[in-house]
Amino acid sequence: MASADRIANRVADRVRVLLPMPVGSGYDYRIPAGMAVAPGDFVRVPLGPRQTTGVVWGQADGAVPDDRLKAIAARHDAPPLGAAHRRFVDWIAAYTVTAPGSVLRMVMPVPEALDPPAAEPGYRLADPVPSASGPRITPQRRRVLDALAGEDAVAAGRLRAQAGVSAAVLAGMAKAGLIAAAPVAVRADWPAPEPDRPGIRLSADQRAAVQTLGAAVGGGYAAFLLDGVTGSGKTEVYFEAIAEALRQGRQSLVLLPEIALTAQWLARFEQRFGTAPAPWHSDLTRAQRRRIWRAAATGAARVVVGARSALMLPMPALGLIVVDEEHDQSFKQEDGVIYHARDMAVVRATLEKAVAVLASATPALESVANVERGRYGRLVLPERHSGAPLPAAELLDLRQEGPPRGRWLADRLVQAMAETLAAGEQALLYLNRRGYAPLTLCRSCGLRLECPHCAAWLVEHRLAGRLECHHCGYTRPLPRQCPECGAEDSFVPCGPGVERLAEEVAGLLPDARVLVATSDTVRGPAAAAALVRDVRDGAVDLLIGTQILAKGHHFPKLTLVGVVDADLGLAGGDLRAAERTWQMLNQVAGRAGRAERPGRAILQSWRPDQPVLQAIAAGDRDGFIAAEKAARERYGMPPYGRLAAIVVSGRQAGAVRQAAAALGRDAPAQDGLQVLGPTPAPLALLRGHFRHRLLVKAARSVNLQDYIRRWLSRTPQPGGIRIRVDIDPYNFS
DNA sequence: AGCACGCCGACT
DNA sequence: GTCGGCGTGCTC
Repeated sequence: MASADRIANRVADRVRVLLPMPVGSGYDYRIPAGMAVAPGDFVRVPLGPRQTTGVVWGQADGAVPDDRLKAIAARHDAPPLGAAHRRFVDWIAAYTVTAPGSVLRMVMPVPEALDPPAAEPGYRLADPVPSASGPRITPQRRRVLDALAGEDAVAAGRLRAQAGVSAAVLAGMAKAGLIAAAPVAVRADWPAPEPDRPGIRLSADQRAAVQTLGAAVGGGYAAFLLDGVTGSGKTEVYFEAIAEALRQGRQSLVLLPEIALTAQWLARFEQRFGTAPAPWHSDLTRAQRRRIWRAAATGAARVVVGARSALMLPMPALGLIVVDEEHDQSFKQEDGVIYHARDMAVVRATLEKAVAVLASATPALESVANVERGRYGRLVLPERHSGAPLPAAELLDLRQEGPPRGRWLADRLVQAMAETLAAGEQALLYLNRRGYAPLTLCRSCGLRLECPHCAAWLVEHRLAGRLECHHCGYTRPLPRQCPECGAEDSFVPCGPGVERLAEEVAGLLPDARVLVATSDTVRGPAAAAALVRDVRDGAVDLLIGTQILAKGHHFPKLTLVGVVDADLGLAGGDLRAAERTWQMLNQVAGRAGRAERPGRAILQSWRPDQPVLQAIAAGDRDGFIAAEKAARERYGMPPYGRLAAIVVSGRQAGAVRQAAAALGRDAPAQDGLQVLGPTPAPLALLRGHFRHRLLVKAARSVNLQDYIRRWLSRTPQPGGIRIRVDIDPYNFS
């Protein structure tokens, strides 16, 4: 009996701790006497010569002998990671074929947040109060004493602002014994959005959707596709779901594709709920990150809005996850742990017994398929709530009415632009190409200027006065002399970029006030907000821009959208090319005419007969989806089949090719699954690393991850070679 | 991920 | 002769 107890204790006094790094599934640690730990606790543990923070994950593994076991150093004063979130971490790791520790690292990106914020310096009234004959009470000193009256202690910064005095006054008063230094605990709360402020009037369709969602919130797991054209009022609908979650005391998480461009979204949220939600995005300072992570993890932040990484935030009372613009590519994380935030959001909702809402005007085919399989409910908002019709899309055949060589805007488009501007309205030219020209070549020998580290052309950026690689960031000045043939000033730009369009427009419409909007010219939320303001105030007549203009903004006076090259997205062997083009064109066209003015969209194309463009011109959304689904089904492509990419990379071209070939030969045979390749990856050289790719294509019934784990574990990995698994790849370029 | 150990170029 | 480059390897 006694010995059995001892054995039980021996097992019980060690635990498994998951560490935020790619080392297997964690290590065992000894629980020191007097310390109580439970699964989910954040603990400080020794690791080699240093210490790190991990999370108690559960039962010890037991494989490591006692004498090698180290003891947990300390427990952090942070809310433990809940069981659902721990399962979420393990689920993503298994699904993406990565180490759970790599996933955990995304969950705890700010280690400082695991300790309560330090107290900040402050003051309280002195005790005892000096006698009336004591220090002189100047007006400044009086204001300080008034500000402190009835308070325990006030932070120095707030006290200075409140009393309108300098730090010197406070120091003098402390010295005179009028007040005393007293640290103030940093407040851990977050202003609570109010669900029951008067909302705006909803349409009948919106009310129906709100009712379905409201009934689902709090009733366990459910997922919905909220499907409505641009301007149909999806945001108002999910705002009401958030209101319901708030009433039930549960947290909500909203994922947006580009948090940098969401000033308008935040304004609408504040208007509805009286206060801003907690934001989570890459532009936060470290201190903000720390505060917001903790507010999410303690449950203090009731609503969090963020980019895809916000999905990893611990939220103990999560009741609702919204993925807005769910079709957006930016939800697919391409580096580190490769995951799709939209898909993982639904997984998280399942584990948390929460409601997931995926909203889009142009849903991903994956989501459409999930509706058809009965996995998601479908909520439809068929009309533009504002009553404005979607703009008519006109196809402009560049073969018939294209501009002369060296120009990119056809007469009909230019004419439409001139008319629009003359009417005091605004126009947008969309071209998803930054810089002046995508290709620069030597007139005398034909040399194309390429990146030395990537298999890609250098893009001329004339404003910045240099050439840039858009894949690795390499830059160089435009050479005067051709490095190949020695010719002087022989380089010519080929093809258009947004800068070149601006030049063309300046010649055609010299009076137009033009703004070029790309990630080069619009950096960060402040610049984005300024851009939105300038356009709304009418300080700009013509916007020329890339992707960043396609996201949801209301520009009431914008009535013309010109798509300079509607074929761009259709090039290449990307399985989602047509879908992406459809989504992008719909979104860009949806910018026009959102207020009382009707809009017009002109799509320039060399192949206007393509089904995607025909469907857009005809406004035949269902026709497009049906055609695209049929094609994917026929070839067993996602969402009707599974796909994974295995990317083999390294510095030496030969070694990479050999390793990829060996991997291909080693692929175990399995029914319903085929391994394609290896082939040089689309960008065969990226940042100085050569890349070869294998594609695994399987039926939906096959457990793709199991297969890949088996395969990779039986193939020895040579040195200098990196193998990455991309489940459900999106990037084929 | 860190941080060690470990073999080849320019300097106190 | 050392200082230091970052390539492989280990951390309960």
